[in-house]
Amino acid sequence: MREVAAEAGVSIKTVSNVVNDYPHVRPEMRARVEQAILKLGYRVNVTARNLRQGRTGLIGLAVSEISLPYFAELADAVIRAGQEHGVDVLIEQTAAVRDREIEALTGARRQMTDGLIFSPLGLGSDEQDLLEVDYPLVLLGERIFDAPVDHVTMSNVVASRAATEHLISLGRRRIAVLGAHPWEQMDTAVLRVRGYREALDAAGIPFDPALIRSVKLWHRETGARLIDEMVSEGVGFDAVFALNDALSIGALRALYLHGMRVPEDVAIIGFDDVQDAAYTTPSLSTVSPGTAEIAETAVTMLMERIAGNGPTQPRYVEAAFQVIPRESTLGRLGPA
Amino acid sequence: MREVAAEAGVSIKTVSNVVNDYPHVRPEMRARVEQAILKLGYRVNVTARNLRQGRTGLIGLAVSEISLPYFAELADAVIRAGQEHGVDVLIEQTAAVRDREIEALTGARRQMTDGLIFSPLGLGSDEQDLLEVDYPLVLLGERIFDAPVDHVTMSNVVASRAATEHLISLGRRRIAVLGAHPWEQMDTAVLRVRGYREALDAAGIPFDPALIRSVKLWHRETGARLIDEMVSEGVGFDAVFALNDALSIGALRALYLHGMRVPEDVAIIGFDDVQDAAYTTPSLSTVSPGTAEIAETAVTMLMERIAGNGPTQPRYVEAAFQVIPRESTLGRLGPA
DNA sequence: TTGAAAGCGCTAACAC
DNA sequence: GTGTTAGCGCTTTCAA
Repeated sequence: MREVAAEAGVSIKTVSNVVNDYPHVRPEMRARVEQAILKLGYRVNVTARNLRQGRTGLIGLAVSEISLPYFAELADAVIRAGQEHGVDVLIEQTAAVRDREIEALTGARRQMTDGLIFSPLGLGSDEQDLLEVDYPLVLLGERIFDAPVDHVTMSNVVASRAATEHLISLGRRRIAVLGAHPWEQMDTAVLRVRGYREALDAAGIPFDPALIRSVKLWHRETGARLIDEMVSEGVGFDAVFALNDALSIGALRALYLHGMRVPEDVAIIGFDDVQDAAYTTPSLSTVSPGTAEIAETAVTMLMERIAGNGPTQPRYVEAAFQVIPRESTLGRLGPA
Repeated sequence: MREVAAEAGVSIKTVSNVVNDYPHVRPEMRARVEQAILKLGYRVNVTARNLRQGRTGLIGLAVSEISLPYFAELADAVIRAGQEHGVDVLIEQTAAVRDREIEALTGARRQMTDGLIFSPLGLGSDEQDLLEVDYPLVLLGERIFDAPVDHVTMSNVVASRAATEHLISLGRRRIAVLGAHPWEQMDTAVLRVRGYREALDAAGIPFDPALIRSVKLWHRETGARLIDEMVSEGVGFDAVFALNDALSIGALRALYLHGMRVPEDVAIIGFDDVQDAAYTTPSLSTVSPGTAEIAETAVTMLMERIAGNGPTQPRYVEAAFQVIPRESTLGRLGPA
């Protein structure tokens, strides 16, 4: 910058002004400086600017695993939203393990970022004090904590009630749930099971605990395993509500291996509307949670907090959802 | 740091020495400083350190789209490998568009990172001069450029020859290829098609250009579209070699919609061994490209370049591959 | 083995 | 409108 100033015959401050688009610079000066910048191939040193401004231009995104399609798609959306706001995104993987989530919340990386978007899965709902951090934070998921933190989520109860109602409207009565967390007091799984029960109650369908299958991690393989268990236990069911699409993809595979036809014998609906859900055989009915909207909202909120002009009160936003019926509940839809 | 020095009654330099594990510090001093650090809750300011050292502790990873399962899994592996080396990973999406790849190569973000791992897809093989950059760079993919840059890839020709031979060994003769790039002089697609032709030639199977289906982007939907095209053109085929798994997942779906049985009527094999490939119906035969090995090698090479202790010559490494036969070529394998 | 002082490249405050 | 100066928090000479 000093060299540029010398080349242009102005002070270092003027160069800074030009680089930062400070309005009160004479066009002539500006032109001269820009010339010099071009000639010398000058580029501002971001690190120095950050040091001076106490900002890094980076925000963190902490999720369990980026290789899970839902989080990959979320990361994509967050990176795009960040771009709009002029920040880059540093992704951290927690594997949904409590200690690694705490590390994400308190570790050295928090110093490299101006704020964090965090999807907590391993933290207990009694550990809210961990969320009282001294940097801007936005949580993804239901307000399971009492901590005064911004939350962005979707209407889990209403959405899963709608998904269950879709199955009921098709005449299904024995609807299994995959991925429940009965050991949790409050989390996404709990809320989605609540929506399921509401739908059952409204339709006058008796609740059978044997149909509620629990597993902590919502992966393809655990979805398959839960189906295997039900089959070997001899639990009868004519529909499956998987609490996310990875579970439902695993379930689909297991049902096929057990010779059960989808949807003739068993209808199945998932949650998340990952891209793969449209390409399974049969294609997967699911709930679209408005991932892009969630990402944009979260980034916008975080940027407001970073700029220091958010409201005093923590905010709570629910993105719109949509039930997407496909072949796994409706049957063969014919050539695309 | 100044406060810590004051608290411990030592100079700021001693604090720095302690923080950086400089060996020649008297245990007594060290203890006193550590006490003060604990008491004051001090943490080094990474930005300041970076400014001083000219390092950022960040490496870039530029891929087309993180929401494509292969790149999501690659990113996962690179983040893990980076962790081993004490660096974080900044992911950039180029959408395989030339201008965005150039932006990734030359943009402002290159200033926030110490080096870049880059998977070029949009750049022409005649634009090697763009790769003559002044920072550490490792390319993912074949050495399609003459630029003196480290490359990490897999044995595309040999691997796709092996995949094709697998189909041939099953008695298939009319093997379609999905995702060719006939307009390219040299890229991954060209190499994989070369392996295909080698296998055909070795088996004495005539080459039919009508079976080579071209599409730039290897997505699920383009895979489906290519199958649709072949069917509507009346091109007969008894096997499909999709140049990646996304294409093969799309193809699988399209074949189903056209009422063609897999593998009875059409066997199909993909490339990448993404996690989903094991969960489709039927499960997808594919080629495992050693993604973890590629990621680790690339990060290690990059870190060597950053440290300035790599060889003068550019390196070229090929990861080991493995053909993974599943139901889409072998037929129903029975319950897991 | 430790301390003092300079300076990484930039922006903010203030003076001109 | 533009220049001067101080200093962000750290590491790195160099001297003690």
